[in-house]
Amino acid sequence: MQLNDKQIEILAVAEKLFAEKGFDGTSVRDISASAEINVAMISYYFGSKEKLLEHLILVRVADLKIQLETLFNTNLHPLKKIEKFVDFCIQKIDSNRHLYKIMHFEMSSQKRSIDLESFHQVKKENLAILTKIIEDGQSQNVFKKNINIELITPTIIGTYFHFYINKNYFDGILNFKNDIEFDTYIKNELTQHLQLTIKSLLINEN
Amino acid sequence: MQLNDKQIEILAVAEKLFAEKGFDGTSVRDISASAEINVAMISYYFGSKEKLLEHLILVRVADLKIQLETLFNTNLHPLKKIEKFVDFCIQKIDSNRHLYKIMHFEMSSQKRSIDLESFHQVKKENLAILTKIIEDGQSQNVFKKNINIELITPTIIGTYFHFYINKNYFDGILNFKNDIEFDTYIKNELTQHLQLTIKSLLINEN
DNA sequence: GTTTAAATTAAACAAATGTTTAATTTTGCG
DNA sequence: CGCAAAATTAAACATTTGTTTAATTTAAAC
Repeated sequence: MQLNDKQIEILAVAEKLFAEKGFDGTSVRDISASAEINVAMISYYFGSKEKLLEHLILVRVADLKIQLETLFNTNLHPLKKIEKFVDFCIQKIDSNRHLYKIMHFEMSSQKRSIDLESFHQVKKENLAILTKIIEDGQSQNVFKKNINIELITPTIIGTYFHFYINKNYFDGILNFKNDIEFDTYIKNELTQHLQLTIKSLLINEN
Repeated sequence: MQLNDKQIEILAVAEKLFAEKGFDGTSVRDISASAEINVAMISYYFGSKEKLLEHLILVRVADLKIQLETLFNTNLHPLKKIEKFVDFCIQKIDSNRHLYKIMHFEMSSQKRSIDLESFHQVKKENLAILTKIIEDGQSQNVFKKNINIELITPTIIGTYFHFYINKNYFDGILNFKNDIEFDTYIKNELTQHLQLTIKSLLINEN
């Protein structure tokens, strides 16, 4: 799909507003005002508000395509690969906060039935690579057997997201003074916590 | 606050619809139709749609109050206490799915500013008890030092929630045939995965 | 410069929204 | 019963919603 500058701008504005106020909480006039265009342009370019959302998801998910293959093929120690995998997941979702938030809402909404196939596809590819890494580590006797691989990524993404969504609460108990401190905590402590958590799970026999 | 049967019914219906379609995606007429009452009754009893939401959260959060104190005071092994803590968290959130989903949306919405203080209070009480359990285990040399206690609960709740929100995706890759299988997986595999994850994190020196 | 298509606009549209009104019915109590 | 308060109703309300229209401006091609 070919998008001109105006269309790209509209998508960017819509993404921000949808993430902030939800799809139903955002009117086409909100979008047109923020993007400084006429309301009719939304229908003109995308057909409808709903199709605008579909376009947004389609475009953004296409950008999510992974450069993860290389990770499996390097000669790193399995534990190092896991560290990198966690780091990669958090970075990816962190730089696509808005999209993920929208998807989060829309996925669990029984109102619209947007096509999530391509999004699921990205997830499946990620899972396949993680599976390779873990099986590799198992055959080297670094990791234990009987690992529920499917639940690793939910733990990483879920922890990140729960932290992100509950920003207000954690601002309170961890005394963040501004958004930068919050972001820094994610980049350092949260990432480290998850790396440690997943590594512990993989190596610890009990 | 004293609620009569009609009010309770309205709250129940609203909770279900808000969770399914979001607050903005649910109209007062949707609610009145489902609850089989006149639209005006919502304003009559609660003042407005927004106040209805506030009432809902207030009432439900009051029910969340914890019976967790006993957990710390028993003579169980620290690891057993952790298992029970994880189990308790998942059960609690699982039986309050709808409320948590709504809170999730509302917390991260920049549209409304509902009072989340009581909700945060419940979280803080939970955190205090978990802290006791862990410090107890540390002084018994069962758990290692330097544990980021604040990120334990996010991992539990976040993993659960990410799994729950992505039901469609996991239905696909784990071949659930119906909702019961999905629920059973949460009760067994997911709970077990989280117990193992948290226990590994707490005991594993590296 | 003329022509044709694309982009942009203000206005209008019908439908849906949350809320209020004013009238009616139901309830509980003496 | 009689009466006052509470509950319930249908209708009306003013906005806001997403979308379309028809007219105008801009841009590109010949």
